[in-house]
Amino acid sequence: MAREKDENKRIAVLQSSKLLFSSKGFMNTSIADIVRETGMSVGTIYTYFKSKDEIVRAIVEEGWSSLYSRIEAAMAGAQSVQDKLKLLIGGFFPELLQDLPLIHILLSEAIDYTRLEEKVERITDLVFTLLKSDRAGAEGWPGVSRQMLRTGLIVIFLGVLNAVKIARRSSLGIRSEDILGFVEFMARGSLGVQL
Amino acid sequence: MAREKDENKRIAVLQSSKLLFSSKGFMNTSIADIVRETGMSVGTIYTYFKSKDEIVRAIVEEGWSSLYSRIEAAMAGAQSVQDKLKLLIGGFFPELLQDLPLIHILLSEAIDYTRLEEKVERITDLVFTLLKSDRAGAEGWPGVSRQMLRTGLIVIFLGVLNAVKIARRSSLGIRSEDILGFVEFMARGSLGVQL
Amino acid sequence: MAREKDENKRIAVLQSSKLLFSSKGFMNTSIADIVRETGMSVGTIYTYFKSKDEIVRAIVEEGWSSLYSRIEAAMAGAQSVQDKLKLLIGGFFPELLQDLPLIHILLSEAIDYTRLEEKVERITDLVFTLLKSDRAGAEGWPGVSRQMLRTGLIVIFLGVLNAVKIARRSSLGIRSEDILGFVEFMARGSLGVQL
Amino acid sequence: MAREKDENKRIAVLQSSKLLFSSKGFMNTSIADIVRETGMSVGTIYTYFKSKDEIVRAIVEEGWSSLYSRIEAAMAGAQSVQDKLKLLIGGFFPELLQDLPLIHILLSEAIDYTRLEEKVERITDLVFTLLKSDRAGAEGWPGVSRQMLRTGLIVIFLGVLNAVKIARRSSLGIRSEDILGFVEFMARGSLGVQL
DNA sequence: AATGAATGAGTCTTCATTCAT
DNA sequence: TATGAATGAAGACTCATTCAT
Repeated sequence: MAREKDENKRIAVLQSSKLLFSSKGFMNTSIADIVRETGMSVGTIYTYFKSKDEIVRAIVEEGWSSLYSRIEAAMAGAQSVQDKLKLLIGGFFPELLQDLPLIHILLSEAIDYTRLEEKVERITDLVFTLLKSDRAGAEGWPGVSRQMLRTGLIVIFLGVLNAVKIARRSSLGIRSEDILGFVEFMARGSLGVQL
Repeated sequence: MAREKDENKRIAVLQSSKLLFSSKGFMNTSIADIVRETGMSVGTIYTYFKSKDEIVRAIVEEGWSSLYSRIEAAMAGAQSVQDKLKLLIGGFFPELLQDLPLIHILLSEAIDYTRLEEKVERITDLVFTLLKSDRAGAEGWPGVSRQMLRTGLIVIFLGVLNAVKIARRSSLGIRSEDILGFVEFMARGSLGVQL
Repeated sequence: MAREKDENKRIAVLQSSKLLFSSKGFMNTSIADIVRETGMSVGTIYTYFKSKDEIVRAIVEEGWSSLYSRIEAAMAGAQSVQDKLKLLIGGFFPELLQDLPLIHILLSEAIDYTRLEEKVERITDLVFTLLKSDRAGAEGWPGVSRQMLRTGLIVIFLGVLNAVKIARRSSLGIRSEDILGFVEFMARGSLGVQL
Repeated sequence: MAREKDENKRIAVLQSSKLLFSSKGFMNTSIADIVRETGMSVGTIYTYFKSKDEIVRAIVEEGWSSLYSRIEAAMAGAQSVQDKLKLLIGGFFPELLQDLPLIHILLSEAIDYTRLEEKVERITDLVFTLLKSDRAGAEGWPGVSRQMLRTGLIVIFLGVLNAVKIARRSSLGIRSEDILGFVEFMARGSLGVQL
């Protein structure tokens, strides 16, 4: 009856659903599955969420913004652009990569409720801005237009997510360290950014 | 004799389904949709395909292998490793990127019938092998293990596909040229490969 | 709390289905028929039964065991073997013969869900045992092996069921009294058992 | 094109269908099954039979009447009523029991096309008539009305068929010899007929 | 607020039959 | 006559959502 109790239920639904959606897929997860997993009744689930769609949306939106606001807070304390970039690569990314279920859902077919584009734009914009100010006043990178760089960041970001997603299925061992290592290698070699 | 099985019909089913699957998703496309789109009867669809799954599988497998065998043929005629790499980046990739519906399906939740991992492994293996022989006898790339390189190629490949997939939805203009341009920029800057 | 699962509905489904199955046959009865007959919705039927098979199984199993346990209870109170036999012939049989729909289903093609063999074996075993103890220590019946007697009981039992089943269709009037009368006549004449 | 060739095809369809119907049941056998089994085309099957129903009907009708006319011919040559009865029990019955597939179909759910009642009536009438003339002018059997006797014969006949049908499924060994042996035992003991 | 039975549109698939070749 | 592709009604079952209790 108290608000706290309610909030706990909401979170429980979110957690169970997240796991289910990420492992079986959104469409292959039924409300009945969530009921089974949470131990709640159908009705209860519908008092916390208007629909199944609503649940994915909440998982993604809340998962993402929690991650995002944490990194923003951390970056606010950073002095140099370099430090900020380091925080991103060393903080945000690894944390995101940790959250496999979120990644799965983000890339899933339920993309309509997921608005991946928005997230991609926001995060790559951030990196883009940082990179630009790192080279403020300077020449940028020869042969690379702004648009191309921006696009490149999107490629890398999505590539990382997708590689992590696929890692489990692939027989070739894809490891997070290698993924991040490669990103750093690229950043250094191509953009001259030391992370 | 009776009417012969009509290859054109098979292809029509494949084409309609491809468009439907790629725009609405595999699970959100019903056989009824395909019936409507092709103008055929349910029964006819089932004389050409054993099941709905079978249809995606055919779309992906045939789409991919046609692409792949074309590039193999082209590469067979190439002399140097450099040329082969160029063919890949300048031939296979752009062609693949053209086939948006295929990319959508490849990355979709119907991944079980799609075996994306296999395709990723095969194509990145190819690139990996080429890169290695480009540096045959030499030192490779300092600070980059083989595994990391391999993983990196996967990241790039998947990133490219996903960026293309998202392009339509994103308001920021993602263009194929930029994507490829960036890949080349990376290849040059980080791997020292001129494409 | 929500509405409770309503035993009456379960029974209503069972009753309607029993009639439908027995008159049109199991395979020729569709869930839609049951829906029409019960006035319930498809979904409701499926909240009470997992599948169509489940429905026949329940009809047969519950119908049979109710019959069987009633006769067992009655026979428990009987003193002599003679009395027990009389109860069987005069109690169980007539009651079973009353339940035409059950007989129809029991003999129907849905035999896989029906396990008629089991029922036949059980009931004929019972009779067999009674007959044996009726003649305990004595010579049995000359020229009739145990196996033959057992088989004979099966023949009679199945014959009775089938005759009842066919009665409705046959223009020659087959009446239950005659069927039972004949069985008694046989029992007396061939086995020397007075019923 | 010659008539002979056609008749062979007709028979082939009948034979294959008989086996299929008897083992899988009428409803569970598809025209496609028959096509597979006969090696003919759907169209061809439909030039010999107007419908699936038609096929069962032909199987039953032709199977039965061939059996029946053979026994009639044999009985025509018999002198005494006794001999005729012996021919029935020793000739017709065993032959019928041999034809398991026919029995299965006769008792199957496709009973609508099968007209089992007719066959039952005809054969039991025959036996009834013979029994009557065996006792012509005499007292018949005390305590057994004509109707009851007639009904009894039906019971026995159907019981025999059904027992044979069930034999395969039952774990208790039901053997044809025992079935026939029991019938003779009954005939002797209850009706005083020596077979 | 919590419950879970009720609902019925929608899913994929099968199959007897027809008919163009 | 033979063939088998074409047809589409019908089948069993699922599941997000509602609503009586």
